[in-house]
Amino acid sequence: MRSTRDNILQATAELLERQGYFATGLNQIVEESGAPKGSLYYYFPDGKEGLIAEVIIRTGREIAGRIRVHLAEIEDPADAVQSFILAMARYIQDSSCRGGAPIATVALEMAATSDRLSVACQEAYDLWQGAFAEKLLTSGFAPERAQRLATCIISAIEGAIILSRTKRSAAPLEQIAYELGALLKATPRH
Amino acid sequence: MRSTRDNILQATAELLERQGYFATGLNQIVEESGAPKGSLYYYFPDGKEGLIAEVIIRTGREIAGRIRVHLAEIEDPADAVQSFILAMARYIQDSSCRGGAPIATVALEMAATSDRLSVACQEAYDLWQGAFAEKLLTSGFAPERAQRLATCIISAIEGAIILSRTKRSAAPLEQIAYELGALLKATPRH
DNA sequence: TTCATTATAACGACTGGTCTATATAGAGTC
DNA sequence: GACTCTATATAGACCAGTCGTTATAATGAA
Repeated sequence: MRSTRDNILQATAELLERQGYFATGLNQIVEESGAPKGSLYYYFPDGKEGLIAEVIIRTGREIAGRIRVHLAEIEDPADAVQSFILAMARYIQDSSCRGGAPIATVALEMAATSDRLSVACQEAYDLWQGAFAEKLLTSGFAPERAQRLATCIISAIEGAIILSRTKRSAAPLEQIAYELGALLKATPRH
Repeated sequence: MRSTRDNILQATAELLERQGYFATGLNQIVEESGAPKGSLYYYFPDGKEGLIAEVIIRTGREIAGRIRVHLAEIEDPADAVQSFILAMARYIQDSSCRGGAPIATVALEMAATSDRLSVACQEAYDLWQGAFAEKLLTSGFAPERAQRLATCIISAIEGAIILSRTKRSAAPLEQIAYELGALLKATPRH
């Protein structure tokens, strides 16, 4: 049995992924999690911002771990990246093209407004970039190139998720999977 | 002297680019535009959703035009794309890393909720993709490849803008400019 | 008793949206 | 020109409802 606190965190994470910061109300979180409303401010005395900051940080770290695991399973870096993005495409299709960007919406909504959330989103993106860069580094890419490519990969994924959700089709993700694979294969590693 | 209706549209466009759908209130639009509140529902009887749908459509078309103009100025497709993205990076830096994604935020917030806004965002992205694809086509890229690359370019740009706004630095955009240039130069066009 | 947790209700601020009254401007008629 | 008539546009008070937040009371186990 999960604790009340964990129930709140998980319900918030799910709502956040689909709706973003503003569309997700505390009442909805209470309702969805089944947690008593009184508990919300008991466990999260900083209110909505504190709760969501913690969700962002947790989600960011969890996904960074998933990226690392996935990339470690395939040796060739181009194949590994391509495979990860295609897995992502499947996940998005399974969510009826409504999920897949747990950080992006909040980042766009709040990065200029809340320092706390801005920092949380930043940490998430830095962790993801580090995971990709590390894989490229150990595959023989030069350090700056690995960093640049990691930025490019994350950017393309986040952008393609926006397109996929808007068009309600996983095609954009599949297309960038193909092209990023080509980019990693066709260009020299240094 | 701009008309009241145009004042409302422009103020909404500016607010939308920085804040997204939910954070932009009608009262704020009224205040920022200097227009009387009574005029808002006179010109936009469909309310907030209708007003913002029109802003999205207008903005999408205007930017599509800017893409076309910019790409037409440089013959080599890789150089043209790279130059456009670097111009974008400058624009974002000039906005203190707060602007640059007039569609993305709304797309993420509302694509699953409002069909009307979803369609509007879709049209914008399709126009942009068409502008890039056309340039690649006339440069000798095969049709499907041109489409795929156009998706990849737009995805990378939108994603890099998220990163740039979150990190408050234009570096991500500059990095993808470099890598997309490499992708277009290093791979065969068919 | 003690303490962590949950319940309840209310707060003030704000939201998008509606309403009615008023002002303005131009056309047509005398 | 002066007059009405009419559609367009402005003005802002007002509504019901929701938001995040808080204060306080009740509960229950150790």
